Amino acid sequence: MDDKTYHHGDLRAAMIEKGIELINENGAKALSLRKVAAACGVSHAAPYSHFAGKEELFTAIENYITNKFASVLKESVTGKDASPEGLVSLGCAYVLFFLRNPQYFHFIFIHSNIVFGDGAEYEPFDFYVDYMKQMLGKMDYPKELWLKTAIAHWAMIHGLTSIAAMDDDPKEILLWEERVPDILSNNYLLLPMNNADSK
Amino acid sequence: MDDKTYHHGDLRAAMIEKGIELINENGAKALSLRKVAAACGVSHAAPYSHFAGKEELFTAIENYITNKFASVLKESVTGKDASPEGLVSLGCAYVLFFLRNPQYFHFIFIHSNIVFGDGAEYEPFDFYVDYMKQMLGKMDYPKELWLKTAIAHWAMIHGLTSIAAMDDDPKEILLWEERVPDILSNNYLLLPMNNADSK
DNA sequence: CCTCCAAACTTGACAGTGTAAAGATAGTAA
DNA sequence: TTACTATCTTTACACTGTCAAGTTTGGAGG
Repeated sequence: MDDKTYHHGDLRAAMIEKGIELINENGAKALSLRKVAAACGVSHAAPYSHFAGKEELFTAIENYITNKFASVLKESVTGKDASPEGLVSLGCAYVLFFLRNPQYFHFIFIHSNIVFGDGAEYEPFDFYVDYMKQMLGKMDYPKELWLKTAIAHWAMIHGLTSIAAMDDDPKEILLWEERVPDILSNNYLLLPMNNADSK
Repeated sequence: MDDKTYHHGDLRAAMIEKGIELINENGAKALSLRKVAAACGVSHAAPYSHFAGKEELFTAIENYITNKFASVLKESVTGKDASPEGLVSLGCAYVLFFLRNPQYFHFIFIHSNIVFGDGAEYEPFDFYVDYMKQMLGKMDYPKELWLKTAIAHWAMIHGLTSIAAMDDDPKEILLWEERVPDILSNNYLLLPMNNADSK
């Protein structure tokens, strides 16, 4: 905070915060360890007391953003019981978060080594799939299809996010803000279908 | 090919080919202009006679891969009329291409500035959406829902690809090779539903 | 209070990167 | 042969991540 020479105080936290600032200002691609260090008013090798290297700093930033993201997702369905309407809220929150912070999307899903799927622990993915399973459980939907359905649905959300987040034209952003809820609330894709009699 | 000193012959093509080789060997992240130049047996500044800079070289590599990808997609539905079965083939081809070449996925969808959506021209996206519109046209599906349905479906495919391509565990790859056709052939998500009476 | 240590930070160096400028080479057209 | 021009080399610079060695400083133990 103040201008002590040595012993910044909490350089680790400062690096993460300044890192996020720089991502918002100059984009995810232009981020470098040295720039973050400079933004913290510290020499280029100082971060090595707190991070093993660039990768570890970036992972820390990644976790920071992911936590924000996860809390936004949770907020979007607090109070609501697991329901199709809740799922629309959840899906919209997912897409809109990255639509409004495309730098974060690039940074997380491009830099990162995140592995989705069964074994891996990626909170937003797990939260989404859990919520959907919960919803499907309330309907009499064949249990053996829960996971597949949830994965397919999450994939759609994530794919929409990919398209939306790559557009940085402000007009297109507005278009997506309309289109996403529209698509998600169309029950022919959102809900498990009554003719799901296959298998 | 041979070891002429000056005048490589076709350095531009060689850079693209060697670039792809290096991506396959060392991953998309480790690719650099200088390494490609070295792999071509040429000085590090030689490429500047053929490319304005790194970005232009990478874009050329990107286009090369995208063309391969597009032709794989086309092959997967040649001879077949636009149909749900054809759509399964197309979707599987989409996911499996990147599942087996995850480096390409990282390189294209991470490095690139591709913009999907209406205005942009990204051949695989357009091809996919066109095919789906064609299919929906054969069924008596409300025309005003074509685009939305196609986008939603493509998003699912692309999202599945994202998950699948991030997994480099060989066991997981086999799992996805089973799971993808399974998910895609489940008509509750793949086909437009008969209770699509919304709007 | 003093001492001293370990954590935090700086400085300097190195290899690697992209890029630009200036010079060398060689194929080609006159 | 001569001259031109595209192609390639050489050299240089700024920037990157990382390491090693030195410097500062807060705080614990005497």
